[in-house]
Amino acid sequence: MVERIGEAELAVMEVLWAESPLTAMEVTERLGARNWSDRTIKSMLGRLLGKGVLAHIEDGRRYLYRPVVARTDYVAGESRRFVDRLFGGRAAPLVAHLAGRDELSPADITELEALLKELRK
Amino acid sequence: MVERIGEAELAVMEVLWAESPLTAMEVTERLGARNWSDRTIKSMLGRLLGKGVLAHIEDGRRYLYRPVVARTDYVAGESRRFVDRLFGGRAAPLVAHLAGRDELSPADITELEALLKELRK
DNA sequence: TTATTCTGATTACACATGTAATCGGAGCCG
DNA sequence: CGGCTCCGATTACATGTGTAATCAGAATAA
Repeated sequence: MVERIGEAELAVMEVLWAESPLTAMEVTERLGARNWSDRTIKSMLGRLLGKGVLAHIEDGRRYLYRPVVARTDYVAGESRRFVDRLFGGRAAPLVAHLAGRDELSPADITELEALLKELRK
Repeated sequence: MVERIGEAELAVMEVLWAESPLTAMEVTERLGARNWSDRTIKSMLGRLLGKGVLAHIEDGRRYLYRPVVARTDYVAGESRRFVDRLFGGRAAPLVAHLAGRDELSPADITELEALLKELRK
């Protein structure tokens, strides 16, 4: 079970999932839109290290950070948790719900049909 | 936008979504499996009132609590948030993900196919 | 009427998280 | 050599949440 990751922490992980390894400063740059202090980013990198979802390697007198947990695995865990929490653990009701709320475009529907056909093989 | 609801708070809401209005004691009884103190339940009822997701009416010297927010609406909000957070706001990748992780049983697949066929009409 | 009980309101406290500031050591600047 | 700077480590502080305990007023029981 992958540790929980907060919203802000997730933003940091997304940066590193997109590109790694990076230094703390590089992560800060890539999060420029957030306008977070570099101290803030450093704190989060530290916590994420503590949670074991990041690792760092020395590079001279600074560190390079990289994800230890794959995004896919994290997403899988969160999806499971989410479906358990609100849909009794079953994915079908979730899709039914999204469908019922017009959250699926015709293109989505076509895509899902193709996907399901593939799965049924 | 419906207020956020914590895990424990959600358990209380589920009770009231299933049956309402109820007194604090009745909610506590229905959550017996959790072994929470009645004080704890009371605290959560108070917070949920503060968040505006519950309402109460007087019944003699106690209150009867009932949901103000429909479960469907809450679930819709959380689903949207979830899909935005991890799947770029699109439902199809979520289903693809669940499918790819063997989270869908053959029965689920059949059910979804029927559902999609219905939607396409 | 006084003590007990029930209920809601207020307060408490720990942990996670967002958001930083401060401390301390390693190099760099002059 | 003596500050100044750059970085990670440590510490800080507010808010939200889980999980209660305490307080105060109303009803009830003795």
